[in-house]
Amino acid sequence: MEREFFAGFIKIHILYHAVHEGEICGSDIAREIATHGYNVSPGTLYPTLHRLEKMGYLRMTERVEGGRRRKYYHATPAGRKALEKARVKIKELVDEVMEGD
Amino acid sequence: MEREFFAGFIKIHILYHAVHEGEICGSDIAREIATHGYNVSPGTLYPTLHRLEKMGYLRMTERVEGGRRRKYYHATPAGRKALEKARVKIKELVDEVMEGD
DNA sequence: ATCCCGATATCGCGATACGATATCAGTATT
DNA sequence: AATACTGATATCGTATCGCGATATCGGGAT
Repeated sequence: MEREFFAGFIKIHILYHAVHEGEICGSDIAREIATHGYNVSPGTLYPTLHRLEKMGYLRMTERVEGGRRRKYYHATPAGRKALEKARVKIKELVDEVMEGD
Repeated sequence: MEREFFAGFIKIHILYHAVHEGEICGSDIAREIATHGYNVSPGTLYPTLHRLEKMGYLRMTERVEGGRRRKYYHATPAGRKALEKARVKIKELVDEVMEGD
């Protein structure tokens, strides 16, 4: 099975949402990404959240919202810094590859 | 060891160069990418070229240039189409994640 | 208690990244 | 024509990752 060209971009997407929305849970991200025409497998999403947390980029707080147990993630300072760094790098790449758009 | 956030973007980079430069060999790509502050491991580059060829996106022609045996890759129509599709997708993602740049 | 349901977690496996290492083929040197 | 040199390409080993499928978990309703 062939993997999407932009697989792995999900990490940045998640980081972005955690920084931008203040806090966000897995299903929120799944919904958000789905509205953009993608779909993230839970088998990708949740391990990625855990990884980002373990890296020290996200911190988790559990809470019950709308009758559901949810795990909200917010970005740490290290997470914000990592996002900035990633954005710079991506911009460089995009500026080259997207030439003419 | 932690993988780069934008690993896997290399495929698009390679496709882009194959389309844009007409034809390109592995070491050219390595050099090109290096000038942009990245470095691609040959253990990533060559298997990726082979994969793209197997996918039908690149075609290879062997030639001796400057006293060196080189394998030049050029994009097939399918390769061009794949690049376009990838660019659209990436643009969508970037427009969202890069908000405010 | 039991069922329902959405959120989260895990499993299994193929795909991928990538440093390290090897191979391969022209060229120059002898 | 054998050898050494050099840059290009290939492969190996291993950790990481993606992801569909499947399981679990917990709050609320019946």
